[in-house]
Amino acid sequence: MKTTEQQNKPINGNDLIALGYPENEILGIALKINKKRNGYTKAEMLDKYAQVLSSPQDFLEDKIFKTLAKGFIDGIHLPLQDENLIELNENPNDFKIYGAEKIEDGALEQMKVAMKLPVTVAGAIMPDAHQGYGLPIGGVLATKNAIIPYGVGVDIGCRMALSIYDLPASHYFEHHNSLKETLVKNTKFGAGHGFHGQYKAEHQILDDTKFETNSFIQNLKDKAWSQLGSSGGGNHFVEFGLIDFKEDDEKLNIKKGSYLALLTHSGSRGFGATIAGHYTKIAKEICKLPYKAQNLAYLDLDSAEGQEYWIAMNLAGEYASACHEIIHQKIAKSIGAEVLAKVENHHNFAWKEIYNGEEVIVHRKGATPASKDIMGIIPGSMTAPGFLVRGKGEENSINSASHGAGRQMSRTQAIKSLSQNKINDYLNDFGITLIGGGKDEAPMAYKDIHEVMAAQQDLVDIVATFTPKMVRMADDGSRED
DNA sequence: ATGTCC
Repeated sequence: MKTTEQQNKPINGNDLIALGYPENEILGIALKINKKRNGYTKAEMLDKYAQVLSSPQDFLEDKIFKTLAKGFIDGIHLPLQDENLIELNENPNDFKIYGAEKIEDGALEQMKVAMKLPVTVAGAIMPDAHQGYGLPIGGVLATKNAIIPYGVGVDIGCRMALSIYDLPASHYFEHHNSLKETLVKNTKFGAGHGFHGQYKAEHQILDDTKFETNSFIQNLKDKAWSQLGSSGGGNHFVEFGLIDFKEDDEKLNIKKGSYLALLTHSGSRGFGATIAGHYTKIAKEICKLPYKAQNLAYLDLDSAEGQEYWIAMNLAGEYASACHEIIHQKIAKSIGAEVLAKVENHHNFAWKEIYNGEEVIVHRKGATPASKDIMGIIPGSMTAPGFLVRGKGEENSINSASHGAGRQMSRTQAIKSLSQNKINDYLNDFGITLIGGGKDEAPMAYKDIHEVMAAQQDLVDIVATFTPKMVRMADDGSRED
């Protein structure tokens, strides 16, 4: 007797390949269909898939399988016959791997595919890397005059921002409750959420002429305005913590000691996500790559579409920065603190940089810029320290470092295997106050940040240590209002 | 990451 769980088990690409399905876009179409299974068990579905494969003509009128059947009949050989298909190089260029033993195979495989693109100049993978769409998260890729929307990522301009206050660590313990109120009052979390009416933020980004680039971008402005100053969901947070300088830092003009600080992690919200989706779609139409590389579709930077994406990406980056600025301004005002120093860095973006003496486009998808003396923030987890770092300018990493600890447990794995009580006890042991936050963001779901930092000693110097104390994230129920 | 498929 089958349990419901067994019947509902998902079908993955390997199941279909085992049936004899080809490794091209047919696989994608077939998997999409599986999402609306209409009560069929896994076994029944696999049987159907086998029938469609052997006689697609019988399924052209089938409600569920007609798109797949049609795909087989008039599409199956298309990608191979397409005269515009761009060939990958046979052997991938070498790329530097940091922290290899902790990086999942899938991420390395994705990096190898990226290294075969004809536009690729160099690549590197950071010790917190894991699989993503196209380029892995933690992947760094330098290209020649080409921009890959999925090499930047969905959350364009996602970044860290740190404000160090003129307040001693003791302030946190003395004002715990009012800090909590400040955090709740001045932040907004949850997918789709933003500010309305009198609560909408004002910022000069709204006057940016890049919003007038084309009607597609123009149409995104209203929602961008409403989400200005919000944080979103997933691993995004706004947190108070204590930052510890073991010695004076002259460049930041901070004296040795421990200070209250605010650390934020978020990106360009729906605005950037919509831009990423739109230009990935355009790139895929223009740049026909073999199946395995399709999410690495790129735009020539000199083409109209490439220019538009570049402008939109930069606008999304500035928008993400504005979101952080608003949060930091509101909170500094609310607690009446003076800001001694501010550090900010994006980790999902592309830049024009010089590599080996030539101008290249450096994509950092979940990687911290780490050029010589450039400051960045690498967060650990709620219960593990994050680090204020200064780049060493290591060319092998294409002047980059990790953007965090990286996951050791997938979201679904964390939700399944961790109990809320256990997470609460763990947070208590570390003296962490958490507002919101789902099980998938539990600290145990992340790798050991110390191991990650050890793997990138050649890439960054640690300037100060940040210990989170009070964390706000989207809560589990954030999808409802 | 994103109201998770226009």
